[in-house]
Amino acid sequence: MRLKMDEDKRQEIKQHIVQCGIEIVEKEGFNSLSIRKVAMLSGYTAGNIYQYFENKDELIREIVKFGYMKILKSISIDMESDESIETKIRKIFISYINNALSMPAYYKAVMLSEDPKLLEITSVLSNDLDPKKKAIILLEVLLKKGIERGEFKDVDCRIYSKLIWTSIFGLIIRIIIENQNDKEMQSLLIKNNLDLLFWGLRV
Amino acid sequence: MRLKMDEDKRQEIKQHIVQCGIEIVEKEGFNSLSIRKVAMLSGYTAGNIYQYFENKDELIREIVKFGYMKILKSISIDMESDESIETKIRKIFISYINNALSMPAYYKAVMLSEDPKLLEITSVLSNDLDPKKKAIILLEVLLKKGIERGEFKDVDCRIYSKLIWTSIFGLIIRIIIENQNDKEMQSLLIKNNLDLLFWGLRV
Amino acid sequence: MRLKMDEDKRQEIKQHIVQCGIEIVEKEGFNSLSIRKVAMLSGYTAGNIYQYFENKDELIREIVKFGYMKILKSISIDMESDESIETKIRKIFISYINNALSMPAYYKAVMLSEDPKLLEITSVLSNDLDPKKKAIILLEVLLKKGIERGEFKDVDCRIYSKLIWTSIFGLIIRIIIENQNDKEMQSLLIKNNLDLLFWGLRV
Amino acid sequence: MRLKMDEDKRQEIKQHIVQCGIEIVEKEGFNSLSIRKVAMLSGYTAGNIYQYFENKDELIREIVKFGYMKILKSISIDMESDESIETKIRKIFISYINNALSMPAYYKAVMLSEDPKLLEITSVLSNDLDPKKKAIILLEVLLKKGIERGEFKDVDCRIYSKLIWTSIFGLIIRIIIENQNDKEMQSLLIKNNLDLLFWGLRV
DNA sequence: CATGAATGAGGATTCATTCAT
DNA sequence: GATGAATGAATCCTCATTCAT
Repeated sequence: MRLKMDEDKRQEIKQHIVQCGIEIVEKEGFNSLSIRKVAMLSGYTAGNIYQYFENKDELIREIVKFGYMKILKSISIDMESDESIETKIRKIFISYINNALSMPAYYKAVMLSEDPKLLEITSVLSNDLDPKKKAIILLEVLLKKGIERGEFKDVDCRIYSKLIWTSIFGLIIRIIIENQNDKEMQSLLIKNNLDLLFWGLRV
Repeated sequence: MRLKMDEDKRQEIKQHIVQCGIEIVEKEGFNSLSIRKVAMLSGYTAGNIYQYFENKDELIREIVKFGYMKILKSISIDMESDESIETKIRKIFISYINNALSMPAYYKAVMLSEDPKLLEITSVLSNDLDPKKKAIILLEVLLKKGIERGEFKDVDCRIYSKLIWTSIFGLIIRIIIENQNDKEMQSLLIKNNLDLLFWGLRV
Repeated sequence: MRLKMDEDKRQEIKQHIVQCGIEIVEKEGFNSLSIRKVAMLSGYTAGNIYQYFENKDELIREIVKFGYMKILKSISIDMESDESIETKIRKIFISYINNALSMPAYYKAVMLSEDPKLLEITSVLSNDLDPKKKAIILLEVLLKKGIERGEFKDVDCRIYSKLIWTSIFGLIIRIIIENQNDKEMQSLLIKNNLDLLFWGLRV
Repeated sequence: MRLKMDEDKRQEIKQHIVQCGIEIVEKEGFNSLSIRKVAMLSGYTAGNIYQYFENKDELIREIVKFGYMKILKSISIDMESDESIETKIRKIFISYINNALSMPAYYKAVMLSEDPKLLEITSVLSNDLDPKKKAIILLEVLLKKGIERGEFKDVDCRIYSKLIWTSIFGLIIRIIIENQNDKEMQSLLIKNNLDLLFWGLRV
């Protein structure tokens, strides 16, 4: 029982440290994240961080993983509602995009990381159906359902879902990098991008 | 003549240093590029690099600019040929994508850099028509011509050109990051992405 | 208690480092003081110095402050004794001068530094009565008292105290710079300088 | 004849370089003077400076010497005029002080240098009557004349001239270091300092 | 579990100086 | 005479990591 408590506490502290890492990434960018800074902000000592993370790489990985989960949380959809599939997908992406743009430096860091461990989760193009990649899988499923229902043309769902994804991804990243903060322009771009993607899909 | 020779020599050395910088970027990533490493690899002293570049920023800028120019070189098109506009655009993008994928770490570095000087060249979303951004401008012009010719629907060229661009950009970046080296898969994705973009555009 | 010990230890080390700094200043002059040298001499790593001092400026400031305090310690006077004010002032300056000349490189460094933080303490000419400048204030007060008592002429104390100070300061600095080590000559100069200052002051 | 020309040219260039050194000292302070900067400003190469000066030390020495001469140039007096000696001395010092304050960083550098070569010229306290120290000698002579004429009390001229000098020196240095730029205050201090010095001297 | 001292390597940059051309 | 490339050491400072306490 005692041990359990300690383990809980431990996890709590780890999460706190990770949160501080996120804060730094958002404020100063991913490159200037250092163990010392995370330690300082979290109220611990640099040395003590090593009690919780093996090294900087692991800390970074956890920070990034945690952020990804935060973004993905937005993707949940009421499959039972009687909206069209297109509407469902649009809703998913709009909330996904908003989430991403609410933590831009972070989203960039997560989605552009080449850390293999992270890629297991974030990759879109690979064909193995790792259930961790629930986002891309969900999209594929929705496309299939849309085709079955006669809402969409009969496209290759696996390919098409990837391309929808990469297209949206490209737009988000450029908005972040070019620091395009004009909200109206953002909305316009997003709306038109979704239109463009569904244009050729509708029967 | 003598002076000319010397200046040539100087440029040669600068290029050599830049090349070494490129090598490091390709091997270890952009972040771990340091003056010391470039110096070591190029066979010079760290201090001596400053004979050729004012500071690290300038060196980086030159490294990155060099890559960008290499990529852009691919974008030239025979406006007089009697191909359809769609074919012209497809050709441009296919050669652009191939070029980008032939120097992946580079393309990543260039297109994901937030250096303001670089963004002047690489930005896509901003609305000022800087002639340096010849790529995006060319695309817009082609779209307009396609509409005039009755080949495309009457879309907002400014928006549409940006979205075509970001979509392709998103695909390229994900291919690079996920290290998707299956050439067949690459071709399939690229072809389908272009199809998708033109699907809704055709009258 | 444990903590107290640690804090003591820390202070001890800081002082040790400062002492090494002093040694270097005395030997090689203030300008060639570097973190590396201080580290070397004190037996620590350059990086470790930053455990104790935020940066070079802070280290310098502490080195200099330490010396200044040493010099100022000499300035205390028995206001209640029934000596004349002139005698009191003479005694103060004689002990001040002796102190300064016992740590010449130091005195030079302190009194010639243009560091704003230091000037807050060492400045003589400014008119704000910062209590940190206890030396110049004390002199002013003594002059006033001398005038009240009818011992001195009715001069502008604020101006006169500054001039007495700068005059003595000038002598000390020149003795140090010209390395005038003839003790007899020193005494003669000091005595005559004080005479000169009081000559016109007496009623 | 040819050689003579070249030597003249050489001296001209040396002086030009020295002038540039002075400019830097005045602008950025003595500590940040570097061969490179002097070279840059003078339009030559760093390496080429060594054609004219053996090393940095020699360059510095010449820079400082030159400045001292500039300051001393101000000290010339019409011995034949029928002003009082006191007036003559006051005039000398006022022009000396003004000169010094017109090139403060420089005056500081010159008068605080401990370079033995320089001290041969700038020292005030030593008793050997080097004719190079024309300033202090002139003051001594004037004092003597004042005593002979019955204008001054019979003081020890050698000592008294030194003390007048160091007193003025102290005031100038503190005005420079404390950056006391209030011209009115400066005048007040200078006037009072001279008053103070002559107060006890008059019969 | 937590601290903070300590290390050693590495970061960019500047400098005096030398030397072949 | 003059150039500019080259060196090598020095500058301050930051960092990841280790370890005794």
